[in-house]
Amino acid sequence: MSVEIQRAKEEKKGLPPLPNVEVWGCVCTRFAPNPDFAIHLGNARAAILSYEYARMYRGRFVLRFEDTDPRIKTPLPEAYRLIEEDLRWLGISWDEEYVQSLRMELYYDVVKKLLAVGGAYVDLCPAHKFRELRNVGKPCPHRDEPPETQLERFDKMLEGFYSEGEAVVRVKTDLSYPDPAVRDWVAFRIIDTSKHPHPVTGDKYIVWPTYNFAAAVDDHLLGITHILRGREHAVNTIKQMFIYKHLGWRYPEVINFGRVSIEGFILSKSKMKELLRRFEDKFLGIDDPRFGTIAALRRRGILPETIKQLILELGVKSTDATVSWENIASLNRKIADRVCKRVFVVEDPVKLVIEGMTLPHEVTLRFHPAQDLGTRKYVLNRAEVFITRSDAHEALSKGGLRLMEFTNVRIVGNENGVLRGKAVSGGVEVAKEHGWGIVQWVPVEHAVKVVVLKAEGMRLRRIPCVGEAVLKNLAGEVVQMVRFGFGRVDRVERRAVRVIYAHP
RNA sequence: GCCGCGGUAGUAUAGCCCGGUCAAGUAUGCGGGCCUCUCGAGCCCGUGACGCCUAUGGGCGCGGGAGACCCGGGUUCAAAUCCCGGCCGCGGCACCA
Repeated sequence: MSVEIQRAKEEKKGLPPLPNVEVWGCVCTRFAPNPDFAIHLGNARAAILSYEYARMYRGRFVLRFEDTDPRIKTPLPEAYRLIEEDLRWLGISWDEEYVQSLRMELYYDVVKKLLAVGGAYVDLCPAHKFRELRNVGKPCPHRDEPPETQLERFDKMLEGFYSEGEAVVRVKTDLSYPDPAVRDWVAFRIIDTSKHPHPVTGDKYIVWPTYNFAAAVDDHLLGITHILRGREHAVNTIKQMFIYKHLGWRYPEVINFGRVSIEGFILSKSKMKELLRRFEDKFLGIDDPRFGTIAALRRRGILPETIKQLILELGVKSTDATVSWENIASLNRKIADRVCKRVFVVEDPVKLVIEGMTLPHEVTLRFHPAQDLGTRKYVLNRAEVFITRSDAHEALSKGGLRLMEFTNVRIVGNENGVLRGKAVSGGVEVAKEHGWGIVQWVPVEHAVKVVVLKAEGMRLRRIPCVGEAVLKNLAGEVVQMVRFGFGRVDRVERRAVRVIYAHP
């Protein structure tokens, strides 16, 4: 279904055109995550927008892992695959893939060029001393030493002559620039990888480019024409432009968009890491339903089309956006309602024994009333079903009810919490005439324990339920639990099924 | 503290760059109806930003006046849109990405 609808929506919304496409000839965009954690909705915004623009202009789209900090934002070995998986799930494919920690020699080449043309220098001042000078707009004594000295010192850095903190490479900028952060920023620093090994390259390198250097160089080397990234990168653009100026490169077009957050969700990577570290047993992992990671949204039954649609609606605005869960839920519901199987799950179950039914009785239920999603069949040797307590109460006062897609039942008794009923012939019309409720039900013989996990703010509530046996065959599927809500079958065990609740 | 961005309905946002088409769009929410076996789903209709009147259910905004997109001022025939000031909120200011 969604392809046509999606396309129609996109066309209607229409991403605004990219600036200066003519001067670049073709469009090339990139998504450049740090593989230190799974990606969240904010990252997905950059990924989806970049990918969509590349597609829109029939250009290239590049995936680049920015893993040049083995010490503070240490890459997570499994994150590389995790991110690829998330992107694929979102329907994103990429033409090229790069890992920065595998491109170190390239960065060394460029910085040597930069040192040779006097666009950078090796700074041997302690950090605090440099900061003092910088804050008053003064150059450090190493700034004006000749290129030969700089190159020599850089080689010494590579050889391990200096230890952490003793030497950095700085890019020459404008020392009078109003924002001190821009003044002669650090391009390379020494990281002792014998103490902080890099998951990809181990202790092979000790001189590491900073984000600003590696990203700036790669954007040029890979022919990136349009950069779409978060507003928090605004100063980085200014910093990076100095390299381009020194080397005579043309800086790509930049579009900064605002932050996205989801009301009531945790989106900060550091916060998620912290929570996982401190309360490991209280969380279900990187994709815990209280987190705003793509993996978490997937795990709780949000469909990729929903996320894509949401991001395209948000567009490229520079203002921050807080999307409400209600909004995501309604978007998701519209799509899921059409494509997901419907099953019966009963909360707070009450037994109902039906008399006057020929046994064994075979009942076939469709997974969807309008789409052909198949059926499931149950053979009843005992006419006993579970229904929800609140439905039982209502049936008691109205005298009967209809078991959806099965039979009408007149209530004849209520003993020790077990309802007794009599099967009444006829279809839905009969039930409607009586004003009886049409309810979901689960045959007692074919019931499995279902635990529904519902994220409520910071709490994760366990709702014990019973469900149809067929749930055991639906592992990983997003389902509609009729008159209960949408969710995804998270785990199937011999005696119980776990469902993560998405939304009503 | 220093740079930068923003403040539109209950909520989330569109529009602002290029002033009139905005008595302000969309989604959600809310109200009602329909319903193909979900009345906690779906579909349809209505309801929203200001003012006035009201028998409080709702009604009226045709011409003129007033009012209407944080507040106050200004420019203009005309401002949600441009300018100035204020208040509030957010982001950046790492040998992080």
